[in-house]
Amino acid sequence: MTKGRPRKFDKEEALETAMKLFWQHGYEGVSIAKLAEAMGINVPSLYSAFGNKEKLFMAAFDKYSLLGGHIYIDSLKQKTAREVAYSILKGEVELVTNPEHPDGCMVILGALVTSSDSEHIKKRMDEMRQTPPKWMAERFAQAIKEGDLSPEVDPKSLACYIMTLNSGLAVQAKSGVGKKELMKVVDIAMKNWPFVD
Amino acid sequence: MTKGRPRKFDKEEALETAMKLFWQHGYEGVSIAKLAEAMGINVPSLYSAFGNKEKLFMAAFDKYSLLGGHIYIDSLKQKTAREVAYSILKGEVELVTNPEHPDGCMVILGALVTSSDSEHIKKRMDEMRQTPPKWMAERFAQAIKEGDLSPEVDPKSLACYIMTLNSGLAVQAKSGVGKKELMKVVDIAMKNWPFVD
DNA sequence: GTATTTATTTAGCGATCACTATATAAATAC
DNA sequence: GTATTTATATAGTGATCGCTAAATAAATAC
Repeated sequence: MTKGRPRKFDKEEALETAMKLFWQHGYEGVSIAKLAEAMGINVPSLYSAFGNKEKLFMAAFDKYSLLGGHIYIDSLKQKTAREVAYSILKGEVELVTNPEHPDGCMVILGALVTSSDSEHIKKRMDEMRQTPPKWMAERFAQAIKEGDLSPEVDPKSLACYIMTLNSGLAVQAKSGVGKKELMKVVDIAMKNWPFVD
Repeated sequence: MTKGRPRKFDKEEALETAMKLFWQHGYEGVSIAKLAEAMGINVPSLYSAFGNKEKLFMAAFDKYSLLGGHIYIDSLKQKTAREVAYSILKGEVELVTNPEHPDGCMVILGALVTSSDSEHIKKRMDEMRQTPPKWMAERFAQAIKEGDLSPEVDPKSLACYIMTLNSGLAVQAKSGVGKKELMKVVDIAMKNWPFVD
């Protein structure tokens, strides 16, 4: 064991709790006091382990992004653009309606609307949201080369379209719309996937 | 003039200011002090004119819903389901990227993610968001009767799909995506509108 | 054993939260 | 004029915000 008094609590477990609270209430919607209580520790222990509220949020977000990122990493391996899109949308529905987590999506809802004090965090999240569309645009460009996507399609716009649907699915789930209905939405979106020449 | 000292400020003008602040920062993201300062009045005047923060928010929301509601009222008059959908999506893009207002959509972003203290407001907004899909579902059912929409389509699901796109467009605009890109998203969504028999 | 290091606890910092008590100012009613 | 009514301005309520100083507890190093 390392020098000094050992930590009483499991840091990853505590971080998981913080992640879920930020996921549900957003960065500004949960206080340090509430976080510490839910994590089963007192406030100074929270600060000594995680620095401050912003760093705790970012650490929780890193944990979240392992979940959220897998949707894209797995889906982009699909053989055709159509299968990629369907896999992403289906994965998003499963994520945003999974009863083991809060409804919605942390990267979309965690700091979308904030007070002036937290615009810094909002901008960080805005930037994070730009990565998946970039990945998708690259994948769709490849699909055009491989012939399973019409060359008339702009890969960037198609990626933005999928991201728009994903964002909408997160909002709908947060509003209380269930998995069944959202899967029907995905079915409609995929009906006559119109981009194969 | 009525009895008593007359109000120094224009109530509708002050409400317009409050609406924009709530629109940009959400219910919990702006304080009474900030609101009063921006409205050019002091705090007790705000309370005597509007009651409390929740009532002020709801009054601001009523003002907003005149803007947001017109999109649907106007669009539902279009002749075919396809034109209705296009008009709604185009109207949403214009609303959420209008430089005269904050980015995004107040009914979607105003209280989507809140602390436990404001779950009451969140639920009220969740309910408000259910009205447009109901209108759309009725209109799409009518379109099926009139023959410009396939009878295989579930009007409710199609309405939920359009609402999902609308929500996504609001999130994208709030994230900094511009009008041009969002109009391309709408174009993709409308490409080969797949629901005419 | 003592010294050092780190985590915990209690208690409290100044700032801001939504909201209001009190006094004063400005209008009408008579 | 006086009485009444309503809006204003000043100041301040208790509660909570993010965060921390100080003391104590529990481990290792030697």
